[in-house]
Amino acid sequence: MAVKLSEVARQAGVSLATASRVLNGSARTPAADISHRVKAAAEELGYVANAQAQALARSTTGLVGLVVHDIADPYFSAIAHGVQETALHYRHQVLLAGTDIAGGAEPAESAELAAVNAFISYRTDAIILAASRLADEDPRLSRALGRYIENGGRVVALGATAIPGAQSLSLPNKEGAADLAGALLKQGHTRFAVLAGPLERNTARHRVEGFARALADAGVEPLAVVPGAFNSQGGFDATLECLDTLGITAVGRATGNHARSAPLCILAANDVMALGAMTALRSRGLRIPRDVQVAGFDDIPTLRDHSPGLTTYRLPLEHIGRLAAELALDPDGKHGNGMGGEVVLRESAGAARLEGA
Amino acid sequence: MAVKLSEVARQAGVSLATASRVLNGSARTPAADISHRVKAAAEELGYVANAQAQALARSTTGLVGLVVHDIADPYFSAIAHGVQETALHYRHQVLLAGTDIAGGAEPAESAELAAVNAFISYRTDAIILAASRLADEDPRLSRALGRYIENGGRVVALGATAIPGAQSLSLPNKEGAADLAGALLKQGHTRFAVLAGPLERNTARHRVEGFARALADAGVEPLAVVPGAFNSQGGFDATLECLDTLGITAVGRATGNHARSAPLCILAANDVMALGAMTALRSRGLRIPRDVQVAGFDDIPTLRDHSPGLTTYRLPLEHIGRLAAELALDPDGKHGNGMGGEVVLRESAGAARLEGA
DNA sequence: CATATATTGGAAAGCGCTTTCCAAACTTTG
DNA sequence: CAAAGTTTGGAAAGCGCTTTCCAATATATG
Repeated sequence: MAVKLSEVARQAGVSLATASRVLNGSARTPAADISHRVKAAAEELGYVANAQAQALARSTTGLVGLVVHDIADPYFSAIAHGVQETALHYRHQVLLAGTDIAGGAEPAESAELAAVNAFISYRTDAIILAASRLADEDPRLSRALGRYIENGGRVVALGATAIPGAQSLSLPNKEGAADLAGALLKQGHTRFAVLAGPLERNTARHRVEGFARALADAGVEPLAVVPGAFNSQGGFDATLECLDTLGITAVGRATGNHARSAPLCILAANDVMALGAMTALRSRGLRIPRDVQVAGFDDIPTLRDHSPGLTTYRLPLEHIGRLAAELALDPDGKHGNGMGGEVVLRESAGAARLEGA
Repeated sequence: MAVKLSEVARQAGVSLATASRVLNGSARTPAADISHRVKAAAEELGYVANAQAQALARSTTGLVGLVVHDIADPYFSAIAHGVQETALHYRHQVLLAGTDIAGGAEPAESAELAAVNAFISYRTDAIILAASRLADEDPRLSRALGRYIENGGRVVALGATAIPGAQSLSLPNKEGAADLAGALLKQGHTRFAVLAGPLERNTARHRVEGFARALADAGVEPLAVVPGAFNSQGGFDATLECLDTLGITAVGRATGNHARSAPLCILAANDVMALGAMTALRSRGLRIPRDVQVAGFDDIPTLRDHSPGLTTYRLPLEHIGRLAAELALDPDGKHGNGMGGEVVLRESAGAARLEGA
């Protein structure tokens, strides 16, 4: 239906080969006058190359697949933004899939497997796995990706992965969490609760391990470790559970026993959960940071407009996205595959040195 | 490189045609035993259909293009989430492009035109334009999309569009803004400032028009209308400018002339700007809603965890994404193309009835 | 000026599928 | 049981490009 190269060639009075060489970047460049004629014909007819046909002929698609967990989560959308940027730079289009959406082809398939299979079917030049890896990879996923890699596909995972042949961009989840907890300890905190998120996901587990290690090193035991969903609601729910378990209430605060203990410090496995936690605290009439303190992880860009500012560990998310895409798209690029971060103390926790309990 | 259908066919001892019929949904279904043999062979070899080749042969790609402004903006990521959901339901993959990223093929091309051309090149079955339309459409865009539509492509734009042949999902920007301003007037507000955003974008302009109309109907004139960028920083900057122009300072408040006028109410063209505005107010030591009030537009999901709660006009963003995708992907679907919203009063503005100035 | 060497445009063979015909093998029916 | 109808599998023609050869022409060399 659309105008095709053969029509352009006919209109310009040249062969298909020549037209192709003029319009779609070949090593050989036809003479100037011919070239001009072809371009004019293409312009006049409104020719747009069929990327599918080109993909078939060139056996490279110019596509890169990105699988996130939830594109509406600022963590993933920041990464996606970075991926897009670099993809554009390498003249690639990005195919997006979210694993939080049900309904793969076969019901037994996990959403991630379905997404990866779709990408493989489209023969994307590379696949970026931004959704957190599981403690146990689905063997079907590994097999599918293994074959994909053998066939020349490139796979980049965020965080260490057991998928054979995949590159991984390591994130300082454990170290960052330890640093963050360490910084808080240094500010005098001793009473911690951890909103652990989904422990089957490496991201959550590593962060929790980092928190735990730093606390253990200081001889501190967390008062509670509550697993939950990796989103705002998860943080909210886990926080309420936590408050109930520990018997923390605003009334208790209001009736103010002056010798009361130092405020609880909630360590959330990510910022989104931390924000949910703050909402839960407010719903119970608890003040932040006075009554309870909160820290997150990631430093998602939207934190900028939250008050009180959330103490967190900064990951350069957009840059991570760019780097992942570079790793995926630049076959012989020289780039480290490590990533630095830093503790960011804001008002929500550890901003002021705590007085002794 | 990857295993292809012909290999599966050979392994199963059948023809290409039969293998194709078994594996890739055809009207004709080969006999059970043959079918079983083919499936076994495919499974054993790890066959994954080449979607590019299928696209070429079937002349339909199973792709839908989504162009947003900034995928990291909660407004767009919420819409993208909805689009993805419906796309998956229709067994389509989504190709994502963001117009906030520079670097199209030709420098003269706008990012949106570049994205659309890329989608057309990939022969996506449909294109969803989520980024706000401009007051004046780029004629090259209209031409390209017009041709695309003639060739059987479907185009859905969010908000009215001048692109011939495109469907549009109309959003209650003007009405919603008028309703919101009306609700605020009803609460006793009289002193308004408008953070207008980029007036060349219909979304911003329509909302500002809605605000203006409601105010005019009540005989109120806004104290300031400040254009700016459609993001947090834009809201921040515009707010500071506004405060300086109107001479509003925390000191003025602190020195408390009791007969001072009612608090200024800032109407932002969207929530993200409103959040930036609140940050700006805080940076000047102004309290919300006591000293200055703020209202936004959209009710982005992340508002959930902001405090004070932002008064806004709710647009069902995710649903809008789903509907847009449905419009794009369901050729003979029966669905309205209008969208309702509602005023949501929270603490940031109009929550309590203002006392007379 | 004849021969060797670049340069250039075109014919045709794929890239991996789908789908239209066809012919062969079965079923039905009078 | 023959004639007509119905399934079923396969051969082959595309889908719209790229790219390898080739042949033809233009340029450089002794």
